[in-house]
Amino acid sequence: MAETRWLDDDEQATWRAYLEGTRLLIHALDRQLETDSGVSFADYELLVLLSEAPGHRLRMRDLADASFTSRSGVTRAVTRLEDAGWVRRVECDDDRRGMHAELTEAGAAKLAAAAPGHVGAVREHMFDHLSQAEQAHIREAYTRMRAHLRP
Amino acid sequence: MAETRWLDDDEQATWRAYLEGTRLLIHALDRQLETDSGVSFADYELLVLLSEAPGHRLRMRDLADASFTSRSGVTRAVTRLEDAGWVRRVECDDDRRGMHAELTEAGAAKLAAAAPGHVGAVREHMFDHLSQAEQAHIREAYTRMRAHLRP
DNA sequence: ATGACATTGTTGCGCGGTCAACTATTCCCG
DNA sequence: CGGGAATAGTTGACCGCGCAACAATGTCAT
Repeated sequence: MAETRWLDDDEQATWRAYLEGTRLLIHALDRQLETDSGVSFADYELLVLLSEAPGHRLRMRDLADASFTSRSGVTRAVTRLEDAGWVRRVECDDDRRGMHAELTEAGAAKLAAAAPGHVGAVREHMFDHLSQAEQAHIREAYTRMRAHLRP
Repeated sequence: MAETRWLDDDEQATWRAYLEGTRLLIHALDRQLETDSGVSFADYELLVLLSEAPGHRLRMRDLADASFTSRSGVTRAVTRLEDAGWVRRVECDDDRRGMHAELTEAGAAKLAAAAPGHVGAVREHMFDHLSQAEQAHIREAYTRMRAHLRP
């Protein structure tokens, strides 16, 4: 068993700042969306994914993959969004097992109403604190990490 | 109402890479700890906080603040860790409302056993993909973000 | 064509988390 | 001092999520 290479002070500081900053950031974004628009961050992201998909619809499995959550999670989330009137289920005609989640007009309107506040919060809490160089480094580093973790 | 400044392409890419990379990273760390040591990432972090505290003990509220979770969450987590034998509750002598959570010897041993694998995973999934410059930029940026979000 | 195997979406179950309410205690100011 | 306000920790109700099991459907080699 190889000797453990512990984190040095700089690495420790990086790790803590990143973890804690991220936790605070996500929490702040969640609260902003919840109080200003009555949507959770998770649900908001599902609406975004649907809005970007061709035909404003996505297979359940694709929605699960794209949102980095489990299929059961998507099933329940879509049920929730369906009850809210923002999404409807549409049967898949080329695969009788399949289901599409499709953004409704109300869902699109909800998203349009919520987006400015959300983007404002993302700027206020993140991008306003990043120099161009920092942003570029973060983009490149996390793109690499993401590729490593999901090849 | 001011015009919304939407994210440009680079900002979009940064935001997505960061969010998705972070999700994958946390998930990977959680799985590593769970399968190799039978501890969740959240519980592991509580043990770390206690191990770093003077006397290996912390007031419940301080533990809640330091772990960025709610007090009820800490109450339940400590109960869980207590049942596992890794933590014990100790009454506070200068504040009869107060409670300390204190790391037991078994808890310290558990932590010592789990730490190398965890640090290895943090290196493998994060620091191994970061240049010195990137690490420094991330440290500075997130330190600033954290300070802004929790003054 | 057919039978083994894979995939899709849903569900029951349990876990872990927050919020609000509660009790006990401490703080603070008149 | 005394009494209202703040604080500490716990608990109950509830919610969202993942895992494993499931039925339904699709895929593919033979």
